[in-house]
Amino acid sequence: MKSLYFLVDCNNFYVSCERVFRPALWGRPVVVLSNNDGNVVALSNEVKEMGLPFGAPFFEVKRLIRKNGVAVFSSNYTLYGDMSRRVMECLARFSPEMEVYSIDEAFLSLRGMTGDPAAYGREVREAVRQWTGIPVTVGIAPTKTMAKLASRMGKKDPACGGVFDLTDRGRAEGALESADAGDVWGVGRQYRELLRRYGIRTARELRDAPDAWVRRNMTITGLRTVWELRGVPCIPLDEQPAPKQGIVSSRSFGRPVERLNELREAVAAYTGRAAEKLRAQGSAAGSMTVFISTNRFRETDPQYSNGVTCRLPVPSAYTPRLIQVALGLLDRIYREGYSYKKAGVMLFEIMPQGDAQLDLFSRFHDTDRGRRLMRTVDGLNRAMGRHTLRFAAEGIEKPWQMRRAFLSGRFTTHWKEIPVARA
DNA sequence: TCTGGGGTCCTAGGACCC
DNA sequence: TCTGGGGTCCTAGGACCC
Repeated sequence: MKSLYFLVDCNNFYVSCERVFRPALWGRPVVVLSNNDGNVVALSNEVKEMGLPFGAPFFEVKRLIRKNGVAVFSSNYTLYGDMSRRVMECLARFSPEMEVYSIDEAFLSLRGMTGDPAAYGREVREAVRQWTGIPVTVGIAPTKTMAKLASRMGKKDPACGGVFDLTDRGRAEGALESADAGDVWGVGRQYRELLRRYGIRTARELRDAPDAWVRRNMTITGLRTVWELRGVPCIPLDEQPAPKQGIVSSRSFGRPVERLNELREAVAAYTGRAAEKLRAQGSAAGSMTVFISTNRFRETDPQYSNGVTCRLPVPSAYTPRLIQVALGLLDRIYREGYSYKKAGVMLFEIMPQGDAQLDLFSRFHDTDRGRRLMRTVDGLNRAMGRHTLRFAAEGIEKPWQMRRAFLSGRFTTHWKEIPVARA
């Protein structure tokens, strides 16, 4: 059966999520900021046209933004996560084989389909728009890498109506010719420069590069990419992503933190979040790292950053236990006299909860009671909203919490914040 | 004053095993 | 003076993705 992939990519996803609930902003310039209102991480087309770069620190471009009447939002992951779930549910109806690739992208496999792929692509696009309000671009090609390229080209070409089909040989050739090698999925900045030095500038030149050279300079991963550009599928659809091997929870603080007590609250809160992610995939962690750092951008301030790892006596997913260990680690690396800007917790040696090797002499096994307690806590938080139940160690006031000055509502996940329409 | 937060895979080299 | 032939595991570093 001939392979055929759709890559469905939401247009300016975070911006679109905000616009769904503020329809007056369609056609107007909009940006969304990263956590802590740090950088610009999503731009509407109008803003892209102004030449504002992705990732610019907000404080540097604030004036420009204000001058041009750009609407600004803090990132609202509660909203984006839920909107993403709705988009994916809609897409799942169009193919039995789907890979949710990121919060705003999914691959559909339509191998063996009969009929016009582009027409089907338009159906997909229309359904998502109607059911969720989110505009998407559909890239269509025989390999995932080519489908990514197709959707990228589709976004640059308003005339295509959001569906870009590269199944035709001639069109594919033209697309590869016009695309920069750096636009290819799997080619980042370093490889782009390397390719440039060897005179490879376009995606077509990359496709035609000799296998041996690619293998030597870009590893087996690069060779797969090149073959995919030739139309040979090498990157299979990953329908059920493996459980994570590492889980990280870290944040910058809304303001500098100096006191150990406040750091402890933050670390406890991040540990709680990491443990939630751990349990959500049914795992336990065998080791843990805690790290803290000062603000590296304030070069004149005294700098300190440190991290420490320990192995747990027995793998665990029990929040109180993990918090206890994390705070012990924090005490070991904390130094007085610094302004801390960031802290984080990482969990490793992750395994299915039932597989953990027990220790005959340890007092720290996760008991059945403990597991039931965590299930109850997670269940309540799922049903009633995150943070409904939390651990006292996380603190109450949380003065270290991130800045989110332009936060929109939790329109789809919180009863009190459901939008009201007046007719 | 203000600068994000997650992840994955691959390779080379060294330690160690029989 | 002579010094095999496999294999695994771990780590650090480098590349990439959103």
